[in-house]
Amino acid sequence: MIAVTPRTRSLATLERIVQATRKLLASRDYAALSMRAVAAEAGISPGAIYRHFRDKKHLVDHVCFATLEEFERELERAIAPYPVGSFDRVVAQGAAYIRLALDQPEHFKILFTPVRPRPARLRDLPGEGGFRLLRQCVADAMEAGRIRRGDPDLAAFFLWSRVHGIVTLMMACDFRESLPLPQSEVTPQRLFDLSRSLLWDGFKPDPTDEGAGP
Amino acid sequence: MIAVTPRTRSLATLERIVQATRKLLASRDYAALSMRAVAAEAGISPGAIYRHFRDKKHLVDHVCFATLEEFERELERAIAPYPVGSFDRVVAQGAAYIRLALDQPEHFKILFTPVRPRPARLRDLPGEGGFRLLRQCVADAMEAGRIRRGDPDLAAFFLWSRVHGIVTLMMACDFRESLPLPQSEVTPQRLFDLSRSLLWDGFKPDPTDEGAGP
DNA sequence: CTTGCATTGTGAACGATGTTCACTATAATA
DNA sequence: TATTATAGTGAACATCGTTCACAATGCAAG
Repeated sequence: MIAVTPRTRSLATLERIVQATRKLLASRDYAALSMRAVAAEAGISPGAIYRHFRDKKHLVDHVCFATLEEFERELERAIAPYPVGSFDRVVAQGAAYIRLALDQPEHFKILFTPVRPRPARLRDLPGEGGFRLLRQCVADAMEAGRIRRGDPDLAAFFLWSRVHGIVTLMMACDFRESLPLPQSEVTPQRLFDLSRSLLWDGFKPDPTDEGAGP
Repeated sequence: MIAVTPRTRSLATLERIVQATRKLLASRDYAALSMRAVAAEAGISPGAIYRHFRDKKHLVDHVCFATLEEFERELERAIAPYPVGSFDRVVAQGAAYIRLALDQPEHFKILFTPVRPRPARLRDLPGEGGFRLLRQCVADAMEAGRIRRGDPDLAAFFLWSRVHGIVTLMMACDFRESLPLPQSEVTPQRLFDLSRSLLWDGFKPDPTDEGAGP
């Protein structure tokens, strides 16, 4: 708690509103989150929220924005142990992305399901939503010759869409009875690991495989 | 229009409810879709809907289920021109997935954003949500030696999560100012094409690239 | 310290939402 | 034609996001 000198009361309730929203958003989705519940949790009346946020959307946006900042800091922490330019550093970021998304599924969903009519510009998001960090990892690994050289932007997008797809797909559908794995292993993390060799080697047939003609 | 003999009226209104829901869902999302609007569009009173569907969620689920069936038929149609076992057949399915998702974004979002508390079991969806079809394409291509041999289930999941990730990511964020491409080219389809070589060749460094030591 | 004022919080209210229910109109059966 | 299960109505309920006149509060000037 930082020592607050001026505007104590207003800042305190604003913070309480944000905390209440975070707490409720952990167990309810956007539609189920009610302004009255937020107000009750924060110990104020519903109308008071509108002294701090224009409407529900802006309130949730604010909370998600803050979450995204933490998200990026967590990503930075996750890759810190791995040497710059290593493939492991790239992998660690993907694994962290999945872990964070599963840790705070409601925040993740709200961040990445377009509640807002127009998509958020990536440049407007803190740290570009982690994209800058990932691109740098990829560029470093390319420069070090650890991964195939090419356009780092495109490769970073490729990798992001890969982990993002795994998470969103598995949040929406239950694959446990559709994949030949023990049910307990059908998790985003496990499939991220299992499919890494496909990412590494590519879909091009193995040169030693003569196939069945042209 | 099939000739209806018995229960004419009830089937007609049920169909009108479904059609009204489809129409409104094309421009409104789940939260903005109101039962009263559906009723008005169908020309009945709001309460009448509840003679046919338990609640709003079941109504939307029904419509999405039907959409998913069409979705799979479209996928089958999209790959039909390409020979069984070819890589093009796999690619065509991915491209069709993206095209269909962008054609009916509201249906797609509702299909794949967990409005329902528990994720839908893939086996319960018609055609397993297209997974069976994709897996078969992959298995055929492996058998023909057109792509690297391996676990077709895992490879199919890999490919699905790839296209799914591209679509959901680009529906949520605007990448136009973050990728070194003409703005008009920053589309899911274009990035799907551009990133194919990464999929094909993999991230393993090119053998001719000596890199910078171990 | 008191006065004035902008800010903050209140509580009732508005319109709209999903859903229910007693009731009526309808279609199919006897 | 009489009976009966079904389909549809319209008013009502609780809840939602949001607004607004008003009261309480905190701060700066006199």
